[in-house]
Order: sequence, then C-alpha cells, then structure tokens
Amino acid sequence: MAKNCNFIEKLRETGLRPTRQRVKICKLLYNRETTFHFTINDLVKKISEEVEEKISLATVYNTVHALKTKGYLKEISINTDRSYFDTNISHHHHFFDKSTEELIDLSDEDVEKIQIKKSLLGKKISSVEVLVKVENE
Amino acid sequence: MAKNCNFIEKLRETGLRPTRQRVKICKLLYNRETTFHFTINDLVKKISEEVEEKISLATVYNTVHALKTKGYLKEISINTDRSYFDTNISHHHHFFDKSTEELIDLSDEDVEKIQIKKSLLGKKISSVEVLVKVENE
DNA sequence: CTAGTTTTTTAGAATCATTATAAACTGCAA
DNA sequence: TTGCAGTTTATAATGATTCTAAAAAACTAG
Repeated sequence: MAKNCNFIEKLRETGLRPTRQRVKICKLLYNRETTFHFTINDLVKKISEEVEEKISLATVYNTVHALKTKGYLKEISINTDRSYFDTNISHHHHFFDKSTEELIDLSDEDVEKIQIKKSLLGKKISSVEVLVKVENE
Repeated sequence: MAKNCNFIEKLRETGLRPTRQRVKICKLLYNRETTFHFTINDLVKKISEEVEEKISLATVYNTVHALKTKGYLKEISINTDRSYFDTNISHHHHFFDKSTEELIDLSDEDVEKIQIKKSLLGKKISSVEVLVKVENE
C-alpha cells in the first residue's frame, strides 16, 4: 500500500494519466489509516508540508475534481465558503462541528435507516445525505 | 397580512429597525401563499421586478443575514456556489433538483424519523438536515 | 528510441459570491 | 427638533474557484 504503483494502476484504470502530481496527491489522500476530510486549502497545506515538489494550486483543483468525477472522492453538502471532500466514498453521513469546522464520519449504522415517503414525478433520487451539525455544550 | 404594519411590528419585536428597505424585503419574502426558496440573486431579481425603489446589494445581504440570525430565515446546506435560504423555518427537509438547481420542501412527515445513535463528547446536536438530491429519470 | 499527438501542469488573470468600508442617511427617543 | 446609534449605499476588497495559453510531460506508433 505504500508504493506508488498502486496509485499508478488505479489512476490508469480510470483513464487518468498517472502523472507525478496526481500520484503524489493520491498518496497523501489514500495512503493513511483513517479517512480524510479536507478542503482544498487543507490539502494544499498538507502538500507543502509533506511533498518536496511544489504542485500548483490549479493542479490541486484539477486533480480533486478528476478524482471526484471518477468516484474516488465524495463532496459533502455544507453551506460554507469552502468545499469539503471525503476520501471515504462508502455510503455514510456526517457530523459537522461548527466550532472547529471539521467533519466527522457517521457510519451508516449510526443513523437509523431513512425512508423518503414522497417522490417527484419524472425525477429519481441520486443521493440522500444527512448532516448533523454539532456545537460545544 | 397584506399590510406593512405586520412586518413593522415583527421587525421591531426582534430589535431590527423597520426601515423602508427591510419592510419591502419582508413583504416580498413573507407575503405569499407558498414558502420561498431563494438565493440572493433570486431575491435581487424579484426586488428589481416588484419594488419601485432600488435596494442596494449590500442591503439585501445585510437584511437576509439579519433575518436569518433572528430565525426568520433558514439557510440550507448544499454545496453550490450560492447560498440558499428558505422562508419556511419549521423543521423539515429538502429535495434538491440538480437539473434545475431548485429546492423543494419535504415535510417532516415525508421523512421517516431520524435517529442518530452516535454522540460526540462535549458536543450537542444543533440540527439534523436531510438533503435528497434528485435528477431527471 | 523517437517524432508527433494529446493531455496535463503551470502561473497568472479572470470570475463571482460575499463581506468590508466609510460617508451619507434615517428612525427614534429625549 | 436634535442628536445619536443603527442603516443604507456605492464601491473596494476578499477569497474560493475557474479560465487561459504556453510550456512540459505522457503516450503511441513507427
């Protein structure tokens, strides 16, 4: 799991050329114990700390967008000024801590099954997201 | 319900001076049959169509923000470039139609009761929002 | 391996929603 | 009516994101 090769394969499979920059970003995102919730800014900071080579801001945006499009990243619905992404793409929901502006995973079992009793003519449901906002007691 | 007085009272009660601009915006927002889901841009357009006097963009932002702070408007969590607001402040959830970028109310009864089985130490839940994204079939 | 084609990266400019600023204005209480 | 605190306003500033066009890198066929 610690080798670049994995990401090279993975990227190639999805039709994304495994460029130096993409491989390095993937290593940062997926080569970790826990899932990673981040904003572009978080990621840029992490890159500047842990990657020797500079990666331009536009590339970070491009790469994150490409990974999201390919389904390797999930974008979370919160109305903040920045977008949040999650490396955990399995079906699950989130806590959003208003005081720290951090996301915390809620596993699918942590939330009682949700039933939507209403439907819209000619529309199909593409996702159901639950966001639980929390604040300090 | 069609008189300004109502809004004048309402605003005054909450410590907001009932200025010409605020009263006019409140009339647009609350003097209607159905609830109103809108972005700032929607509201500005509506003002330019239905109000004779020009209201500056900054005032629209200020007023919406003030109404939201006082609990007369709800801001909806969606990760779009613009913020969405809802004049329906009762507890309920939303459909978000990805093709039209419109919000549609889901009454509280339309969504099976949600139970969160996990809690965070030292934090209390301030809201639970369900967003159901839909797209054309 | 190499030339040619396509994709990607890059720095910087452009965009767009939102917020800040500071001067002019207004609601309201004395 | 007067004065002041709260508001409005036009405009500038901010900040996240996207666009641009040229240089660089990755791929492909020969």
